[in-house]
Amino acid sequence: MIRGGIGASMNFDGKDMPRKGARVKISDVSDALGLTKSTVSRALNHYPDISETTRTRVQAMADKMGYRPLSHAQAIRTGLVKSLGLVIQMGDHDAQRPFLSTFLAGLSEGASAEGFTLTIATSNSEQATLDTFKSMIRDHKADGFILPRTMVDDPRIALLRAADVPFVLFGRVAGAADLPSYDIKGGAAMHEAVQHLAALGHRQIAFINGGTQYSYAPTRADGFLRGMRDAGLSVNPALMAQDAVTIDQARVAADVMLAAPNPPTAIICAVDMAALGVYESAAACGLEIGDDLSVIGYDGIPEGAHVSPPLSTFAVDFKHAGLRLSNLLIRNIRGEKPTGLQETAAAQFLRRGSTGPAPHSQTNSKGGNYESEL
Amino acid sequence: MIRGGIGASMNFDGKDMPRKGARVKISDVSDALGLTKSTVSRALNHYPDISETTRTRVQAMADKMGYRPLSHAQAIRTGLVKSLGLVIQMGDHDAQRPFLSTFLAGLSEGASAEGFTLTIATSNSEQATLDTFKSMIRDHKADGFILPRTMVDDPRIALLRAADVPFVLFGRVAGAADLPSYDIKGGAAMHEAVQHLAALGHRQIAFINGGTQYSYAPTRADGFLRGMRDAGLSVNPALMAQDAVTIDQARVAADVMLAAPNPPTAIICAVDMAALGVYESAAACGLEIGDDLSVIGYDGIPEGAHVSPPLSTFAVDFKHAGLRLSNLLIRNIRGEKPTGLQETAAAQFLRRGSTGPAPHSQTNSKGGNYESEL
DNA sequence: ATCGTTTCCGAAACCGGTTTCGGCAAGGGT
DNA sequence: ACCCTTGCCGAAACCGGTTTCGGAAACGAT
Repeated sequence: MIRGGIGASMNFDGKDMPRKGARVKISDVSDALGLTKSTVSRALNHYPDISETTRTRVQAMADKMGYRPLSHAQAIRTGLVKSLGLVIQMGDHDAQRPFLSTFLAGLSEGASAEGFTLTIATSNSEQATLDTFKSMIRDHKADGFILPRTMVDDPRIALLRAADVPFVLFGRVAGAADLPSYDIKGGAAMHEAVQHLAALGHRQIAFINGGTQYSYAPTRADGFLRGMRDAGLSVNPALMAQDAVTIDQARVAADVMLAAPNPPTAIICAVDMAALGVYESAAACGLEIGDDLSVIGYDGIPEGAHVSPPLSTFAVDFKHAGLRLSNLLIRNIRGEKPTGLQETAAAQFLRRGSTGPAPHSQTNSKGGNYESEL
Repeated sequence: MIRGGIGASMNFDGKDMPRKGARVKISDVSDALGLTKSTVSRALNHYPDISETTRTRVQAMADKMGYRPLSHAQAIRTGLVKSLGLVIQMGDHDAQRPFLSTFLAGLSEGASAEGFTLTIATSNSEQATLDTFKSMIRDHKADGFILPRTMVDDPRIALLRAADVPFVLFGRVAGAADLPSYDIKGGAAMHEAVQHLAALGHRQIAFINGGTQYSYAPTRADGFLRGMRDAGLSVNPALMAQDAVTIDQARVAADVMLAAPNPPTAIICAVDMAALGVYESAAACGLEIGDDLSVIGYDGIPEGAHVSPPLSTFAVDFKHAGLRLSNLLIRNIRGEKPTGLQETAAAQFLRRGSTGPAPHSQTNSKGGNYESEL
């Protein structure tokens, strides 16, 4: 049987504008080469039973003709749709709003680098989130999932584990050492925050934690406590609060602390939003931030740089987080063992105007070297 | 040939947890019914040559067995991947950062209501955006695209038009009356802003526009000018600025205006971020916002409610926008004519503390009825 | 020269659906 | 009673790839 070598092979030029109907399929490539499509397929997928000569010949022709396999066509056989899933749970306190775009940028970049795309969905409640996961798994809309904002005893983990579908955690969670994860060392950051304040002479240091349902809360609280211990400071239970993730929630907590008999000279917040709430409380009390009261936040939201005085905080690189998370997930999808798919990164301390020497006390103003262990 | 009616048909229960390998395919359904898969397929897809009795019988069995067609399996034949594409261009001035999550929520909701998913990608430059579109089109990653932040003479439109792929604009653009679109009536909002300020006695009203490359800029400028004309006020060219989309850019523009011989008593900004820049400029000049200087923004960013005084602005419902956009796009994908796929919605004026009576002038304090025509 | 091994590719089945085509049986008209 | 629709479903091709299987040719060893 003689196959015509001519045919749909006139105008090759890779950087042409995409035109509908002009799609070149694998049989076009095989016909142009006088091979069968099975050979072309195996050549392109680096099967060992294809000689190096024909492999390069096939590759060259495929490139020349601008052939690109249809991912959903291969998916039907391979079972891989080449897509990463992300379910964003909205509602609760604006969630990751300020970072979402850069986070997505990182995820998208990491995904497309490996030929994957990003499939996202949103939900309004925890139940809706789980339902969304179920339907996405059932319909195989993604080969794996990224789980942002991990919680202690996260129901998503149980669901995905039972379904036996790959996923990666953004944030470590206790008792899940065998899962791929990426995390920012928030505990070390809180530790560093205490060191910084202690070096400035502060002794009454308060801590306003974030949502206790999130896995980061115990980690950051632990970092704070370790920092206090290492600095030789005693922890006043009245100067510790929880579940403050909005401005209002933190303002209320700070109001109580600042009205206490032994008010703090510095407040560390687990999230920047809470720090902004402390600003409001301080203003109401007539306290000057950075002078009468030092404040440290965490997250690095843009607003922090615009308030007065600018907020000292720990910047988290969400772009990089997304990049690493998608990479870890893809490697997990490809079969790598979860061990070795766990990474951490440090938050970067940004010393700005909201931290200063403790009032009414001589500081050992040594500038200080603030290192973060762990 | 006798097909066993037993087999993979033991545990049907729809709300079970998804288990790998337990997928029920169309042949399972047809076997259970003693039909062929072609009949089942046509029954499920409402082909006219299937009797109503068997159609309901098939539907019932499919539901009972929890059958869900694999979208990428049907895609290979139908050419539809049941996915909406969104390319987010980052970089320039944080872009739609504050609204991204709610916008995505709307898109996702509208998409999933019709069985579609959302495939997103990000890019850093206009060229990268176009390249991303090309590759997504080439690989058919989506059946259509949503174009946020349309620009005057938008290169994405030419690209998508040439590729003959469905898309919908967020924001109208001149000379594209035959394209599906959704838009917020920003011109009417600016008009209403002028009316509001005029009613408060202001006569020197400035206008700080956003990025002139965006299609909203001429629209809003036009609304402002019409408002001034309708209010019988003359426009001072020195009190009009452009391309202010960040706090810093707007601060610079406001600095110039407030130092001019005939300074404005009110400033209307095309975007909230610019309004926040005006706040900074006013503070530097010692002007009290809402008293010495009135300010109106547009967008309804959350920060606007927290500044002092709270910013009067026009709130845009981005959730609803996403909802409508995905609906319009899906209908366009399904073949509806672009005419009839064009919607607009009004921005809602939020009168807050940043607007007050004009200083040094008797106001006709009639509270005013602020309607928006067009 | 003979007989296994490799090396390398073609043929065909397969993945999970959709769509075209053709034919059988029931219904309708004369 | 006969023919012609019409309704309804089965058979098979098809979509664009991947993967298994088998065999021909080249190679190597005896």
